[in-house]
Amino acid sequence: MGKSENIPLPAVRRLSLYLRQLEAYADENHRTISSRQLGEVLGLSDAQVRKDLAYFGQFGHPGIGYRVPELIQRVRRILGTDKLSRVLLVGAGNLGRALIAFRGFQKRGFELAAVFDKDPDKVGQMTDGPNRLKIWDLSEMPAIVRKHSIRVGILAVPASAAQQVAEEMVAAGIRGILNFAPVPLQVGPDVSVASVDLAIHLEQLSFELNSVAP
Amino acid sequence: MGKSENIPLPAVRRLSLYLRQLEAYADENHRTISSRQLGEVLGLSDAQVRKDLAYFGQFGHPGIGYRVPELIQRVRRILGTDKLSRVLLVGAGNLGRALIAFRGFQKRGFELAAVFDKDPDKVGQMTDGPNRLKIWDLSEMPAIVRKHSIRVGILAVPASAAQQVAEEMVAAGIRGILNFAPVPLQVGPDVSVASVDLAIHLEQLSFELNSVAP
DNA sequence: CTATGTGAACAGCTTCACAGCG
DNA sequence: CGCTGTGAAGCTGTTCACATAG
Repeated sequence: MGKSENIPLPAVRRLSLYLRQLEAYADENHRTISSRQLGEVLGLSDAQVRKDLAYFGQFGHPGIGYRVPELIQRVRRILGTDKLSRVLLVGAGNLGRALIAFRGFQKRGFELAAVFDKDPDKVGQMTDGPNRLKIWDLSEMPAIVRKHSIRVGILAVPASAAQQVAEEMVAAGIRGILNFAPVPLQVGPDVSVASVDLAIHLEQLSFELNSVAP
Repeated sequence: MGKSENIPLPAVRRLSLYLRQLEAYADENHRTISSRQLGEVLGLSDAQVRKDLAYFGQFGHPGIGYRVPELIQRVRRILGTDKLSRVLLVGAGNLGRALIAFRGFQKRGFELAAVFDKDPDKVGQMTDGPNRLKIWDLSEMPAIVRKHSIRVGILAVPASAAQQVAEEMVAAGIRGILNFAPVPLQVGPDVSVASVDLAIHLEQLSFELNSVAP
């Protein structure tokens, strides 16, 4: 593929929201859904929903709406999550261990396949919880990435180590990084980065509250 | 305050990034920084940085750039994080406990002041780690919110409970919710919600990788 | 009659380019 | 000179409104 020019980035982000909501409707055995219904629960206009979906193809049925299972399949295909993909995690600290225990990844097409840490005390240990995994040393990363064809990695190390670890991930063959460290990663143009900074979201809430009623 | 009309939302989001970066520069004892330097490390144009900051006031010094400590003060003021503000957490599961242990909040002006859970086995326990807090029953929330003047809460409960707990938070007086549950919260117009869905960020990376090289 | 898909109009955001200040 | 602040231009994304299909 490679025709993703022209598609607004916000539309791609909303696509994930649509999928999540569609899966919720599927769990409740809804057969079809209209752009209006889907938009309403997500706080979007019906036109927005239709336009977004139309960027990716003609999925709807005039007079009917969108068939839920069909649209789920199509959207998963577009996002590349129609087949389970393996992901690695670097950093077995508090956040890392919470991520290992998080069952939401599996449900959405991602399998945590390997965990790495720098700390020699942690290396060789098994993680606890239901999803038990051995913690590997960073030096093992290139071999494991190749062996399991892993393309995406989650970075959950302290800010001070993040840039260096990110470089090691890229060198090991990782092409997409989900970054939880509160620093901007400098990577080449062939690597994608998505960053989550927990404090920043609180700041945004703080700003919104201050803008309305001090 | 209330003049935040006219300011693009993306500019507000970047303001947090600027602050984070400015604090990093302050730690390295930089006195001043230009819009070009700041933009470069964040992957933005110099014009973007200047325009964004100018939405909020005239902070720069022509020929010099921005004085780092001064700009930090001003931006904190704008975001409402110049004074420590108390935040509560609902949900002492894996993610919740990782958030309690996370030291990044304090550094950025937020103090985790109270933890709540529904599970009677957890209620009354102390959380472990350095930041020990008692876990309260949800029924205590209104009193504690009032006592500590808490306005923002972090929601880290399972998806199935999220909407109901959110309503209890709002009823208790919470005006801003940082939502980690993968469901869209339906709240009144006087409540702000920021959502973080870990799986969605992985999906976006998956899409980007599939769009460039299958 | 219901609901999609879509060009056209509109709104919002970003970039440009330069006047003006230290 | 170097660098900010800012109108104006340019571009991207959203909403409107309607032709079209079931």
